[in-house]
Amino acid sequence: MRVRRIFFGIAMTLTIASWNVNSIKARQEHAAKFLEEKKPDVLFLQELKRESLPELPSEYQINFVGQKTYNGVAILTRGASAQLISSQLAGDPDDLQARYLEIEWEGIRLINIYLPNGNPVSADSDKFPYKIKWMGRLYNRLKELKEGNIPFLVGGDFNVIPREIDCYDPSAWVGDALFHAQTHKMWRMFLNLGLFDAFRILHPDKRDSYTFWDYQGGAWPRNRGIRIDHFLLSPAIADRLLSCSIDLTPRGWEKASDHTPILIELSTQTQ
DNA sequence: ATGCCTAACCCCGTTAGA
Repeated sequence: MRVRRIFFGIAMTLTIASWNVNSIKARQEHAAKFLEEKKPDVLFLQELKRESLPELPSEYQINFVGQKTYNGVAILTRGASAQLISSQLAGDPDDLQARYLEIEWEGIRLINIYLPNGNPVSADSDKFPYKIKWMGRLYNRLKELKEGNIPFLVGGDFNVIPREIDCYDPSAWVGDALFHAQTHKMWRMFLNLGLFDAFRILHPDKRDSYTFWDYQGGAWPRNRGIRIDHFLLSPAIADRLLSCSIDLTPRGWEKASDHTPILIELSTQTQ
């Protein structure tokens, strides 16, 4: 059992969760149920697929950027202290896809991303070049924050399978945009900046831990999944990491999203 | 093997997801 520092009888822990819900309209009840059961301090949502949000529990402040049919990300934070920094990733004013949200909350810069999938990887599609350019733009932004000594974390659906142990069958993913050599190079650049994959800090060699399972072919009951939803932490935040877990329960709910939530716990700054 | 799901939009088949 982990000993938590106690101050005035209150466990000084922040819980931050991230979940690609694959349409907030279809998953409104699931999102509300998750919030009620886990009571996170912060929830990142991706793939909302709407221009506006349905009703969600009122104790959360909501920052949201959306569009019709595709993409869409939101950050729900307890209280009313969140400050919007940006709802667009710098580096391409013509890119209007709703995939990026950056806020300041409780002394931490919180960045929620829905990173482009990138498939198909083929000469006649712009999707993979768009993904790699998007990752380069994200790198530039994270580098700025790092050099500014701003404590931050970036979480969400990265559409990156970092290593062989992060998928059920590596041979099936060779050449795919989620497992491509160029995608891996960009991922390594994030790490080389001095950022840490929260899950791998605490579970460096753990296998069979996934956040996404295809709807097809019985992938979920067979645990044929991939780990593509992540939290990357700047050093000061990594020092505060207490736990990182994948909540498998919502993937088993009726009419589930194909992703399930990932959660981290941080000790509070006063420790 | 782009397919044996799922969601959105609205064309009730096509596009996208991963």
